[in-house]
Amino acid sequence: MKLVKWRSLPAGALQNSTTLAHVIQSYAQTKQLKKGKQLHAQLIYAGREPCIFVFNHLLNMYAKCGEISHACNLFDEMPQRNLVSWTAMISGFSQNGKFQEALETFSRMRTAGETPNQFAFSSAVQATSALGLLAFGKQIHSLSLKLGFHVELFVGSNLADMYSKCGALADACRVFDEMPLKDEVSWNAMIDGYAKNGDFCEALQAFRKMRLEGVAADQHVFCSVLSACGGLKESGFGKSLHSFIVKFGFESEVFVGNALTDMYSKAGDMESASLVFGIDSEHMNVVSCTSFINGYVEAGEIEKALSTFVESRRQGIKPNEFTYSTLIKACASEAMLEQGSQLHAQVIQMHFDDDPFVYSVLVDMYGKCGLVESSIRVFEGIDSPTEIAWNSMLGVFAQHGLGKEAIRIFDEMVVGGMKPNAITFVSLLMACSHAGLVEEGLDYFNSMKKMYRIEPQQEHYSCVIDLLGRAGRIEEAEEFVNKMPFEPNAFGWCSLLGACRTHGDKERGEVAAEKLMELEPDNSGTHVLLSNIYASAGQWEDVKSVRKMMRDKNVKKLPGYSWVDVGNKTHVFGAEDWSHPQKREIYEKLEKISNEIREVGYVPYTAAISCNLDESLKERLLQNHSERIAVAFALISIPVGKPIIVKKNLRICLDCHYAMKYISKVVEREIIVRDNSRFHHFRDGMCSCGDYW
DNA sequence: GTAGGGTTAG
Repeated sequence: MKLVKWRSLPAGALQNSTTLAHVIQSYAQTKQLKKGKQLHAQLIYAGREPCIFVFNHLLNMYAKCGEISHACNLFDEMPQRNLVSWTAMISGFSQNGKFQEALETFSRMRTAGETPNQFAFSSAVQATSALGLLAFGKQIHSLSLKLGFHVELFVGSNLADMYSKCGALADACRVFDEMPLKDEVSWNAMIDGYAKNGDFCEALQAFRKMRLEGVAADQHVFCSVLSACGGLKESGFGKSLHSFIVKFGFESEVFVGNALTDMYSKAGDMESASLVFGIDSEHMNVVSCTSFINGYVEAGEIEKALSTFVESRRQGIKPNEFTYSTLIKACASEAMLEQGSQLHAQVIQMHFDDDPFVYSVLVDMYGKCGLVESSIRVFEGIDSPTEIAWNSMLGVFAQHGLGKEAIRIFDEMVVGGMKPNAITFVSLLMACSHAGLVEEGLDYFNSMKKMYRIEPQQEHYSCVIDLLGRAGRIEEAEEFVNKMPFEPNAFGWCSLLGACRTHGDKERGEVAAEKLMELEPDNSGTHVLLSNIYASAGQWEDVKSVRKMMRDKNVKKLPGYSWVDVGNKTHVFGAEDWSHPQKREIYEKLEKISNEIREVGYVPYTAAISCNLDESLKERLLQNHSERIAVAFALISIPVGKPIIVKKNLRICLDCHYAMKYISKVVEREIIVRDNSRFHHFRDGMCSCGDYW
């Protein structure tokens, strides 16, 4: 298209529609809104009514320049409209993100008696796809089918894209197969569709077919294929693709570079990821940087993720919502309160706190760090929380055994018109289970299908087993297992086994243990639980045989350890672990507390040790459990007024739980212990779990 | 002689 400058317009050009149209079109293409407006004003000033052809160009110019409301006004004022005017409006709305309006215009056009052509169809399909309106998309599809436009290159590609974005891959395939002519865009609709729906192998397969049919890949295709490679978490094919990309000169394309970084990060190949741009590269941007950080997070290398973040900020890369949600998620998983709250402060400063992903993960992070109050505060500050945020809040209550609060938040959620999903019910049932709200839990389980049309899954059934088991209703739990439509998973059997251990049901415990050992032969927890059951029944011979089984299978008991954060540093303690530089002070504190709690009535619960040992030795072993050492260290290191939070990789032992209650009383501080199944808040001699866990 | 397509990260 020749670019015509306004100044060079020949005299009388305003009268000449063809020249005029060229000028307007060039303004549209180069997005020169100001000049377009000037020209429009000149036209009005000249007092000549433009013909429909020129009007259409003006519509298009305004739409392309983002002034969709101007286009709208003009469209309403036009003395007459034709198919092109309608189509320009539909695509204009679509391009400006106003998909609802685009579809309304499509309908109005039909009411006005215009028959859509391929242009109208492709814009309309785009809008349904953006809104995820599969049903409406199907209607448009059948209409295009009647008129024979469904096989047209653009319409077909858009339809395939619409179906795959809506997850209807079979329909996408059908449309795609009927197309007589396909280009790289059509192919990419399929490749990307497979990749986005998690069918990574099929995506790579489609890419191979495309190449076999002689269609050349462009940068979009490379991005989609790389995302499929990333999904496979394997960089072999991605690497060969990489050299292909370099050969065709696509490597310098920012999108492709980002996709490469992402692919390598997901495959855990952080070295190659860093080499795509080079960590010091000026081409490294916020997207590739976030992918990179996420790679470290996925690999569990949180320190490296954080230092990469700090380095990227130093280089002037401005983090966005994605960056923060990735980092905060990492802090949540590691319960790193200090770093997590620092990131929260930054999020507020940068006004990312209204992003749904960011606020949901903040709710989760504070919960996982033990600070329910902060979690609630974040949640209550959200304008209209998404389903994910509601689920996060519910999950926090569940982890902390706050059953009543969980039920309250669930009620609020439903009353507010939010639709609970399968995850909502997992949290709700867990909350009921941890709070001993058995009848409520059973009612909710039964309501899932009846009231909310959610088919209970494996995990929901497991929650019910847990619910009944914890409450000591082991017979009912067993009945429930027998009536289930499938065999319980490991979590289900483990719940039953745990319940049998707590309530001393040896026979059922053995059955559960047997099932568990089939499912997870290497799980040391199963063996330990079974051995504990025998120990509490005094069957030391059976304890020995379990131990022997573990030796034979080379199953190692997972060593228990506890950790405490002081400032930015994490201090880890094992049982009987005196390797800490401050061991003297810790030991003295521990002795002092032990004496104090005995004075106020603590008697060691030696039955918590399932070895046949001398009583005084058992007492000594209990006192030196990792959680006690960690608490002693926290008491001498964390200033009064700051919460004491101890994290533990196994479940807190019965005696430690008992002792913590006394400790919280004598030191007059709240102690929070996160074990591997929930939080315990010890305050003034009581635990938030009400001894029910 | 106007109007139409797909990309990277939670």
